[in-house]
Amino acid sequence: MNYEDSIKLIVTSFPFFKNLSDANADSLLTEFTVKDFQKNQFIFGKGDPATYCYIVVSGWVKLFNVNDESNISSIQLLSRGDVLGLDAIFDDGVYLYSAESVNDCRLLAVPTAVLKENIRINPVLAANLLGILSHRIKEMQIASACFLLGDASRRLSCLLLRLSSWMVGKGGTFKLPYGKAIAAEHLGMDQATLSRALSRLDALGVKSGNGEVTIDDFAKLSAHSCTHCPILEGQCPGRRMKYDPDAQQDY
Amino acid sequence: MNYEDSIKLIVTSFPFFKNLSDANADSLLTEFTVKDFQKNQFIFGKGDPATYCYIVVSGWVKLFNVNDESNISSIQLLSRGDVLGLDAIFDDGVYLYSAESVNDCRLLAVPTAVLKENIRINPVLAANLLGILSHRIKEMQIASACFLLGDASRRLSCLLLRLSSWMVGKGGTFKLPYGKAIAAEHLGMDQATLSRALSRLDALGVKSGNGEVTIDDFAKLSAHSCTHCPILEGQCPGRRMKYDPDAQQDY
DNA sequence: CGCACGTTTGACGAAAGTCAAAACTGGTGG
DNA sequence: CCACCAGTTTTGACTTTCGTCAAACGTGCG
Repeated sequence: MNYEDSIKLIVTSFPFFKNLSDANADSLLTEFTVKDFQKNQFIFGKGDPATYCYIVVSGWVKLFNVNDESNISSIQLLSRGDVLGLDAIFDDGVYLYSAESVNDCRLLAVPTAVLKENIRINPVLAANLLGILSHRIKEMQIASACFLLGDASRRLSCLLLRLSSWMVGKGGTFKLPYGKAIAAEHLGMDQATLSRALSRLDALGVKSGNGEVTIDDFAKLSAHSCTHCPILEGQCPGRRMKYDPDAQQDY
Repeated sequence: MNYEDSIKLIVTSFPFFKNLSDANADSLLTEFTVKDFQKNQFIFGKGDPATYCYIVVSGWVKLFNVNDESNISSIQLLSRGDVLGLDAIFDDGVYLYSAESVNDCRLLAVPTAVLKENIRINPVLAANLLGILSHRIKEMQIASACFLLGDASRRLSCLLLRLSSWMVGKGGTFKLPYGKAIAAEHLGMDQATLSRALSRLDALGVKSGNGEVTIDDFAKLSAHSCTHCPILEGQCPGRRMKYDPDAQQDY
């Protein structure tokens, strides 16, 4: 299998290509190009003309904004399958935020002109993009709910649960995909505050070290934060509360 | 002019109907129904099946979420031309938040089944919905930037500037479209905190009373909050800073 | 007049930001 | 193998802000 085919195999499983015919996917892919970035590399800047949007194939990308005092506010952290710059293609056609690689990562560059043209003639693609934007809105609602969770340890707990949402079983250890400084920035809190919050979570069975985090009991941690979260059950991947009202609750 | 025509005249200027042919708009409108709500009336609840989405014709609607401890977190306050429940029509088809009227208001109920069918066959409508969702994402980015503005007086200042974005001239007086309790909820702060923040803004030429707010100098207030905001210039309607670098800055 | 509602004020404590120093990490080269 | 370095993380002392509770104030209305 050649390089192009292996890329195709990966990306066609993304929401972007959902329900597209093979011929459609192929003809789109000929217009897209693969771009590799190293750690902490500039991808695009706020205000630049949005000639491309990107689909993350691997690695992590940070979307952020900078104000007059060069304070950074994090918009989103993206990984495999996520799309960046899609919202910029409407109206003005400039990026509303800056993007930078967090790790070494690989992106698929999609020319916005091609995209705009294809929306017109391909209702399946248009439906996919609607789905992607609506999913993005849900994520933002989750993020803003996380912001309002009260104290820092709850916000951190919420992030850890979402980062480990792919894990099965009672508990486990996983690697933080980015440094604590970026995590703190993403949670809108000081790095020192995050550090203190993390040590407070020790009492709830959360240990950390070496860029890894161990959670003894997802459900227990979930009870700490998700109880205070207003997001509808089943809508947040991080939530790990027991649903069964007859079940024994040990805590 | 009859009742239906007057409704049509209003709503066809909304983004939802942008670029639609007259015939298209007419055929859609026959499927939509006008619903009137009184103050503080229930519109739909989180988790309900999303059979309709709504377009606000007049008045204000509050989208919100409630957690286990019945704390309310505000998602959005909508007015004329805004669409609610649109993001619910993808995936599961349940509302992800609850909706309630803030004032007496009039909504246009759009059956989601009709909408889904028309997206398929009408690329102009699909493009309009993409634009609406992308606009919603921008608003959420502004809202979250507002949250991170530091202290409460800046957050309040940001809200006041956005509420008065339609006003021209150096300053002016406008009516708050909702009570201060709802404004505080929307800003994610305590009502008492809002009250104190408002009195601190007195020093910047902001007076309030009788549900009205007077801002002496939009640019001065803007300098207080927007300087710390990372949103791209021209993307936030509330921002009223002077752009001209040669201009005299009095403050 | 008194009642309900929305708003303001005061006193207090808890939480988080700030600044700065100390501790830890991994990688490099002697 | 160890010393050194830069980058990251933790800790400590201090200040500010905000939430909380509760009481007082004001306004409109029956």
